[in-house]
Amino acid sequence: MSKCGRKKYMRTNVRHMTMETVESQQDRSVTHSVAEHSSAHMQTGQISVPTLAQVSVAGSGTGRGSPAVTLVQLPSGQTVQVQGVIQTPHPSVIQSPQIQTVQVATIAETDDSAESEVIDSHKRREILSRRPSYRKILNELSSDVPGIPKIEEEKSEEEGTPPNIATMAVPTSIYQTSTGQYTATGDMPTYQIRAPTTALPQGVVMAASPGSLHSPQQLAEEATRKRELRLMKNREAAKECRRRKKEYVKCLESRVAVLEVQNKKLIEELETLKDICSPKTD
DNA sequence: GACGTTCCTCGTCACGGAAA
DNA sequence: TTTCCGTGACGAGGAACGTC
Repeated sequence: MSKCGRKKYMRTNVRHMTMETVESQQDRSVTHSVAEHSSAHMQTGQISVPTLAQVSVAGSGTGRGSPAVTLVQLPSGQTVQVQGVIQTPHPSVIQSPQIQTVQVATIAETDDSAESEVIDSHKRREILSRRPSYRKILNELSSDVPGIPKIEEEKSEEEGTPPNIATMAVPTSIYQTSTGQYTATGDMPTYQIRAPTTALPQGVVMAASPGSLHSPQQLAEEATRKRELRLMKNREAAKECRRRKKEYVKCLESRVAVLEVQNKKLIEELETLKDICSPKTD
């Protein structure tokens, strides 16, 4: 059944280190790639801007749903209000909650080295643990931006496996949950999962209540059964989590694409304004 | 074909937060 | 307080690829 039926050693000792290093590295890499992606274009814009005109975005126009108003300062000192091409600016990817978390973590890391060594690991874990789930992040984004689909509670049909039915061996005993049917069939007991375990309500009713168990053997069986159930649920949860993560990454990538288009349009708009405002040489 | 490397997927564990 | 859920981390296995 499991190809990883091993015990994890020294996990707790290593964890504090890996939590803050690997995770922040991962997050940084995401941030980095996204930021890099758009900053490349931003820089091309910034290079051309200072020589000719100062561009600033008016504070009143940056709110969601209201058109962005760009103040372009002309060489003559004259300021022109320009309504941007992008009517409803999308919230930046960099503003998403998990990025803020990374920023905090980064600050903590780049602080005074001696001080950072004595930073309480609990506090750092706290900082990192504030990272919301992918579902929350994406749903927040989707509430801001209509184009972004929400992550469904139920597993989507994209996986092609019609009803989510899995069959696998499980310790002997018959029990049934609200979403999964378990059947014991002698040597090869199987169960069927008809819905993702995320849909399982908390406190799933077990067939044999602990109070009815007396002998150590029964207790051991119950413990084994609970463990198998937990493993099965966690397995499904991990799958679901990975699916959401993929969806989240896809969402970020699509937003990068959108922002790149926006950036390109803004650069073109700026070029047009430059052409309009630049003094004729002939 | 053998091998090494890289990348991806999966199951499991550990942990924190939310819910009961 | 206990239980459950969501997710990062870890290691194993396998596929894909390049090199010899």
